Amino acid sequence: MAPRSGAAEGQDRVVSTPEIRSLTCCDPLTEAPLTVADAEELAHAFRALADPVRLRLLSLVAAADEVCACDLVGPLGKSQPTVSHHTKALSEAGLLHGEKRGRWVWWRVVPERLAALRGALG
Amino acid sequence: MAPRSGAAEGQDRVVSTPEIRSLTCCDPLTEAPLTVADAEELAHAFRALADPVRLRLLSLVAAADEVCACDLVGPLGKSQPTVSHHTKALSEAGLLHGEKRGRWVWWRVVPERLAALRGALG
DNA sequence: TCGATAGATTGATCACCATCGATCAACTAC
DNA sequence: GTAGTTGATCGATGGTGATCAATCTATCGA
Repeated sequence: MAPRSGAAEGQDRVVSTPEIRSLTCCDPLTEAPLTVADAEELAHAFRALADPVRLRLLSLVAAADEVCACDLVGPLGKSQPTVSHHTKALSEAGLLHGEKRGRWVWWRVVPERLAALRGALG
Repeated sequence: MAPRSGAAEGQDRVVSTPEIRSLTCCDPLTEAPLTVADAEELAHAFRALADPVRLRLLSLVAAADEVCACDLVGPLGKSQPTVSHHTKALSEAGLLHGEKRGRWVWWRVVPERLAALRGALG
């Protein structure tokens, strides 16, 4: 099932959305009232964290540093299309970053994005 | 519109849900894979932050330390039932704490809860 | 007691999203 | 080439939530 990590058979290719939004968004919401634009940007990010399956997916990837997508379906207990749907959501929120190597996609967390959300909480 | 803060005409009464869940939940998701229960608990909290109106409401209260509910309808540009719906959601998530004094309800943020969510993000 | 106000609740509506089966595109191995 | 595998996409479905008008309860002033 799980190929070895780090193997690069083909040319590497980034598959996560480049994300137009800035990685670090918004001053701490405890300091000054958020603008409507900042609130929508932040809400989009937190919506990605508002699902238990996505939170477990994120922690699985974070704990293992790098995880093949093929190794997520089993532990999460969800169908392959559902897992693909969630990786896409986390990637579009800037929280995950995927790289396709040969047949497999490898996922990593984006620690700067997590830090930015921590910062927005105060 | 806005009565003075701190005035205590009647007997104070807590209106926010006592919250059965613990205020501080879950180890950092970057350290070990979340359990299903912890993931659901965390997702519930982040769902409360996944709405731009609630984020602006939260930052309005945080910036002013204490805010009368009657002073939220105007700045948020939403109807009174909608604002009440959002304060209830934030209160049930443990992020806001309300106190009824006479005719008015005064809202405060719960900084420990914000800190707990920061901690869960790493 | 009566009228006015603050805020919660109800009911209805509309939009979004989590989920999965089926399918498609890309890649590997034979 | 063909067959098998990986992962994304499509279409359908069921559930959840954001919103507001109407209503209800509690409180205050006259």
